Amino acid sequence: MLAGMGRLEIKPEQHAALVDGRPLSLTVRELQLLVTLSEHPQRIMTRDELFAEVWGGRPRSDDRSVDVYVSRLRAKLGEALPEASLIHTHNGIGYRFSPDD
Amino acid sequence: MLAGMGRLEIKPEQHAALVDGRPLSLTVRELQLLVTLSEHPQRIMTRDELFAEVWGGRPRSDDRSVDVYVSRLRAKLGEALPEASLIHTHNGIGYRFSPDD
DNA sequence: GGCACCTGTGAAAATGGTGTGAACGCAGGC
DNA sequence: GCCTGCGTTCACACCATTTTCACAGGTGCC
Repeated sequence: MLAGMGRLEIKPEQHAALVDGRPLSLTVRELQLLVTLSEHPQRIMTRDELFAEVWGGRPRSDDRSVDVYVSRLRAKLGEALPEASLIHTHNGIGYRFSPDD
Repeated sequence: MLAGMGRLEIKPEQHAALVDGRPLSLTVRELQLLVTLSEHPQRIMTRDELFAEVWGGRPRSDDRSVDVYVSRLRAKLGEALPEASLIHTHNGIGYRFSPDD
């Protein structure tokens, strides 16, 4: 089986992300971010795109919200799926969600 | 054996919830709520869903009945099964029943 | 009536989420 | 290896939500 995905299911309509059928305890923002990333697998998404989808509007030029929430999300995903590295950083650009890593 | 479930049996048709074969003394509302939650294990249920099933209709926007009854239910479950934490809060969304926690 | 219990409400206390600034660490270029 | 810029994480203050308590109205039983 794949290291990460397959065990991870994302169900926005149920307000939940499941690992092996058990919901992660994500906050609303964390879940929104995960949903947004996972809706565009393998695509590099800029901070502006992510901010627009999750927070709406444009981030202040020095806004670090996206980074902070990516960090929080990684921490929780990493606990539930230690082998997987689902969210990749693309330096100077943004982040990419990679289901099968 | 599992910490919580296994020792807990819910018998809606008998209007009873048993721990180690002994009935909890739950009120009608408390039992309805427990039955409803336990019919959807591991699923995050919104207050609206729970209210609809237990009370019927929609709650007033500031109605805290669900919360209060969850609290009362937890108190009684906690007395009978101190180790178990069966009902989990999902902030901003609702509650989740987790049989094997 | 008097009692015991259930129910829903309001309000105070406790808990948890959010965004920000700052410190830290790492990667890539020189 | 050393700089520099960017990304990561931490700590905190503010705000929102949840939990718990106390109470008043209602119901049924004796």
